[in-house]
Parts: sequence; structure tokens; C-alpha cells
Amino acid sequence: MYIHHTLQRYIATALRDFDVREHDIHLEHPADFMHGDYAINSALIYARNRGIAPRELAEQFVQELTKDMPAYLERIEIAGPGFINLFLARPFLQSTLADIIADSVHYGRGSLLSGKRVLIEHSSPNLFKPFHIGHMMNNAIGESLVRTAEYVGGDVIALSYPSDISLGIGKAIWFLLSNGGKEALAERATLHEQILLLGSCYVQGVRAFDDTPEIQSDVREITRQIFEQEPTPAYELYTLCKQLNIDYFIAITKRLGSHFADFIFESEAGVRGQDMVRAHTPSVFRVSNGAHIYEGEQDGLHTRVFINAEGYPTYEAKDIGLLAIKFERYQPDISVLITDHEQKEYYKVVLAAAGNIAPVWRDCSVHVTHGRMTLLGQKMSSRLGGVPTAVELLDTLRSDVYEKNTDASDDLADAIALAAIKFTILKTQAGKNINFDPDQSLSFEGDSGPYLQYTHARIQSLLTKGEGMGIHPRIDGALSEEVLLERMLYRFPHILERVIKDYSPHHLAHYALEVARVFNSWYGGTKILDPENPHAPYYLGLAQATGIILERSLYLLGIHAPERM
RNA sequence: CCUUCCGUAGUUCAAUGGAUAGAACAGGGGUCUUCUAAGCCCUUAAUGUAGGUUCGAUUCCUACCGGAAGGACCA
Repeated sequence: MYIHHTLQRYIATALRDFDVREHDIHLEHPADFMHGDYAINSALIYARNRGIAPRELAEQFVQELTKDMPAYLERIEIAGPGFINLFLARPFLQSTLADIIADSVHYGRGSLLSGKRVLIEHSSPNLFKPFHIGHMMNNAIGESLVRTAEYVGGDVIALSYPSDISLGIGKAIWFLLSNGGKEALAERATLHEQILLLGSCYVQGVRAFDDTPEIQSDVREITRQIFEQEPTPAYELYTLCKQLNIDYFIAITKRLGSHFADFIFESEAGVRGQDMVRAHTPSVFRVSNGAHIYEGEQDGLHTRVFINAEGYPTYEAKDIGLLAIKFERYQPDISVLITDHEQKEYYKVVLAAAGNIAPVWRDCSVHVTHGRMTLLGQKMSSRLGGVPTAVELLDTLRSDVYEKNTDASDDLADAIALAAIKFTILKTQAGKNINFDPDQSLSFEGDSGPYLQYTHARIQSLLTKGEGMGIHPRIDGALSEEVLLERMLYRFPHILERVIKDYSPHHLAHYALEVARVFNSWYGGTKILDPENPHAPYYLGLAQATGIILERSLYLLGIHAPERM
């Protein structure tokens, strides 16, 4: 149990005669340390209903709270219009530092999601199309939520939903088949080059389809063969290409720090969804102009087509099938889906329809949306191929790292480049658009991933040097003058709960920045490894605890914290 | 036309209805014979407009202005 839980319970118990419920106690960290470590505004809120002056009620509250004050509290004050400010006692703060060091990589683990199965779908790729920076955005948020949900006790299953079937893919296969087929692929030496070839087949196939109507029936025939899984050369080539794309997807998401427990393919969901929709017509869906539709107006939404007049499932039906497979296979308590916010209204209709088939599909689903990335002020679109792929962007940033640090290994350069990109994405609240200006957003200075990594690496260096000098980190013993850092580190577990509550890792990103800033500011004015100073072991312990919090924060953001840089 | 989302320093982002709206970048000025200068210290600068609710509004409500996304057989 962490301090915010303990405190909340204590306050609720102390104030039970005032009918203040635990749930209604809002513990917040005041912006200014002068206002204590925690503040509650309960007196302000409750005074309204009672017709008492807020400060007067606050005084009654404080009287109860101080009657038998626990040791972890130093004092309680009333401030402003009736805030109650709580100051944690320094011995408590120091015991927390000791806990952090003792628990190390387990510090902050919690029970918020204990016993809950949490499904998180993210990074769903369009096979045959490049993994571009929009996918990186989805991946960064998804991976961070996966790690954080796991950290607070969830039984988390990460999965991805690759789009493996479409007319567009038929176009790509047609083009490749007409331009060398399997042999053309075999000429490419690496997986990366093969993927580039497939990407260009996609673009050229789409163009050929639009420009030369004569080929359209051939393309449709190939697409049909793929759909029906007929053992033709086209289907055989498709199977090969699909596997290459999956291999590539696994490789790139691994480089980004993700792995998936399962893939559910669009082709699979399509079949399932189509059956599902037909089985629930006319109870849920209705046939109109030959198409199976769901009339969203009954839920204040709009009508969408689930099976088109030609009898093919649309994305809507596939999403129904996907829900069916997810809940059948995993029985999740919470099923999180991460997409860009263009799909927000769309997905409301899907969930409304789904809720009429099985209420849990709707009630246990959470749709987390992220904004769109704009690059240099231009709206991104994967269609024309003008958008950098994840690999291109990463490699570009890596060369910037080498410029700054000529000794950097490939792994280190990759870790720093990734940190820059991921942090840019994660410091913004999920749901908002992100302006992606490589020159500015991806800076290695200031509010950035590399800043956090640098601070962490610097602490590791201190620890190594301290070891050599015979200074060992120690929290007990002589107290120094108070260091602001002590009032920052214990907050970590509380922040994780907010990340999960809001499904937005940006809380953690900003917290980590604040920790790093406070540390650097202290470091700038204090000599830590001073053999003459009796407080040196304590200082080093404080640095060590800070290093742990930074490393854990970075880990939960999906960012690697190098020992040295 | 309808629905949803978004308007905060020059720029990129914070602020769970709270206390003096915080950072970073850019600009200006300092700082390495001393633990990693990817750092630190100082400095200029912001809530689209008009109302309303509240002890208190960047946050909630209404209208307007501006931007984005979605709105039946595309994905």
C-alpha cells in the first residue's frame, strides 16, 4: 500500500462523522511545495451543503485529523479559502527512499488491475504498406499502456490486428505477378529490400488500376482468388508476401520495443463478422438496398453499412468479428483498442451495434484514440508514399546522434533516437494532434527523451565513481539539509494510477521530466561525491533512488535507459 | 447542413473545478584547472471573442469566431 492510499483511508476514517466518503477525497499535489505534499479541498466542497464558512469547517476537519496524527505526517495546515495542506514527515520520506532502493525494479508495482485480464490492441499494420510514423505513434502509446497496465497488476495481452486482405493488396499482387513475381523478390538480398519492393508494387499497382481500366477485371479476379484461398499462382505469391510482411512487422516492432502475444487477421475477422451480422439480422441489423446496415440513429449516432450490397463484409462487420474473437479467446475484463481519432465516431456505431449482440463487448471496451501526426505542417497520408517510414525516421535521427557522440555504438544510437521520437509522442496527451517537426520536436535537449536518458546515465556514472572512492549510498544515518527531491520520488506509484485511469502516458512523461529537472538542478549546485562531506553517502543514496525512478519511468514509457552515454 | 474533437508565450507541450497558468525550444545574458555542459543559473513572453454557473473557471454551460475529423455500401 502506498502513501496516497494510506492517507486517503486515514482521512476518511478521521472525518467519518462528517459523512465524508473515501471516494470523494481528492488528494492532489499542490503546485507549490509551500502548500504541502498533499492538499484536499473537501472542506470547500462540503461547506456548501452545510451553510458553514469553509475555513470554519476546515478547522473542524483539522481538529479531527490532528487528534491522533500518524507518524508519517509532520503537520497539517489550513490555507487560502479553506484548503487543508498535509506535510509528510521527513523520516517517512526517507523510509520511502529506502523502499525505492530496496524494491528497485519492482518499486511502484501496484494492484489497481490485479486479477483483471486486460487486452490491448495496438500497432495494427496494413500489410503491404509501409510502417510509417503514424504507426509509431500508435505503437508508442500502446506499448506504454501495455507495460503500465502490467506493472499495476493487470494480466495483459498485447495483440495486433493486421490488415491482410483488400482490393489494394490484390493490386499489389497483380503488379508483382506481372513484373517478375517470386523471382523479382528473390533478387532482393534483405528482408528490408523485399519489403521496399512490395511497397512500391502497392503504389504502382494502385496507379495502374486507376490509369488502365483494362486490367481491372484481372485484378479483381486475383483479389477473389486470394479471398477464396484458391491454390493459384496469385494466392501462392500472396501467401509468401504476407509472411514476409509479418516477419518485417515483428522485426520493426521488436526494434521499437514491442512484442505481441497474438495476431488476429482481418481475413479471419471478416469471415467471423459476416456470419455474426447475418445471424443477427433482422434483430440488430436491417437489410436496406441490399446492404446489411445498423441504424445508429437509435443511439444518437449515424447509420453504417456492415455488409455491402455485393455481400462483402465492410470494416464494420470485420470489427464485429474481431470483438467476437477477442472475447471468445480471452474473456477480457477490459478490452482496449488504440486507433487514431478519425475512427472515433465510426467506432461508436460499431460498439453500439456490438452491444446489441453481446453487452459485454460494448461495456468492457475502451477506445483510446490518438491524434494525427503532421509533418512540417503537412497532413500525412500513407497513400502517396511521401511520408517517412519508421525506419527512415529512425535512421535519420541516428545519424544526428553520431554527430553529437562519435563513440556511440549502434545500440546506443538507436536507443537515443527512439527515445527522442517516443518521448515527443508520449509527452502529449493521447488524443491530441501532434506536430512533428523533426528539427524541433526531435531535439535531444530540454524536454526530451534523451534528456531523461542523460540524467539517468549521469547518475549511473556517479554510482560507479562513488564505488571507486569508497562512498556507498546510504539512506539512514546523518540527515543533511532537506533536498527537494525527497518530495518528488514517492509520488511515482500515484502517477501510474493516473496513467491507467486516463489511458494516457503523458502524466508519467511529465512527472519524469520534473524529477530529472529537480535532480539536475540539485546536482548543478551540490557536490555529491565529496569524501569530506559526511552527507555524501546520503546524497549518493538520493541519486540512486532518483536513478531507479527515472529508469522505471523510461521503461514504462517504452524507452531504454542506457547506463552510459 | 448535422455530429464529434481541438483553440494556452513566437514555436512545441503541461495544468484531476483550486492557491501566483507551469516547462522546454527559439531570443538575450552568464557558467566546465571540480562528480558526464545532451547539463546548470538569470531573463523577455500566453488562456480565440462575448456572456453564464461557482467562494473560485484554461477546465463546466450557451452563443459566436477559427481549425481538424467523421457523416450507407472506401479502408
